[in-house]
Amino acid sequence: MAAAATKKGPWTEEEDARLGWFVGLFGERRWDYLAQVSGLGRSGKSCRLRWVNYLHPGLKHGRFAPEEEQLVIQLHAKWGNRWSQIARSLPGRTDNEIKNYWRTHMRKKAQELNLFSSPSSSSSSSSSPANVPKHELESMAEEDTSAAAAFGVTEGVKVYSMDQIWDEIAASESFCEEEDDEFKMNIKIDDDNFMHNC
DNA sequence: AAGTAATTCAACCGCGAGTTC
DNA sequence: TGAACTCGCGGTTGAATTACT
Repeated sequence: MAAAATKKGPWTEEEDARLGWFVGLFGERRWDYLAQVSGLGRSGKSCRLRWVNYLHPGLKHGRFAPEEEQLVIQLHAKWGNRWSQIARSLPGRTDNEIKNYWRTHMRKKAQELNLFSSPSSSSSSSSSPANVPKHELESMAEEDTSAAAAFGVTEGVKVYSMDQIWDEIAASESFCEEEDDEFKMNIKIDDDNFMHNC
């Protein structure tokens, strides 16, 4: 029994608009149901991801500010790859974004550190950085939580007021809080109306 | 200006935890 | 209480973009 194939790949503007519209109606839950009734042809998972990582109001896009970078370093040193947990401390940033950021920027920095640091000072016995394969360096970079210390960051350093952070989180979470389930179950959506309202 | 390599980032996948019935 | 369903997380991939030769 083949279910209708779910669409994959990049989202179009129309899909984004439609998703936003339906999330406004149903709230951020029941993604499978939302995916079905929206007629997007996407999986609920895909819809959720698109919303959370790209369409959610209040998301920041673009380069990380120095404060954000420092906070990521601090929190990664503290929590490791708990990206969602780290993301909660960075209003407007998603776990996916932070994860990507870490993999690119921090890996690069870690590589630089490995290259600049004296091989003899390393406790790893078998390889100097110059001889380490790229994938090895990457994993080293990923796991090297002590990199934070190398960047001159210590856990005690306060870069971003936590009050500020939580205030912003609270503000963004007040979005879309109230909705009427009965209404939602009975509502009949028609595409013309949707397009009109967009 | 063209070709190639490196980088970035959106999106997918698999799995485990939590929730509902 | 247990099965089914849903959600969220972390890891990974691949297309698009940018930088370099």
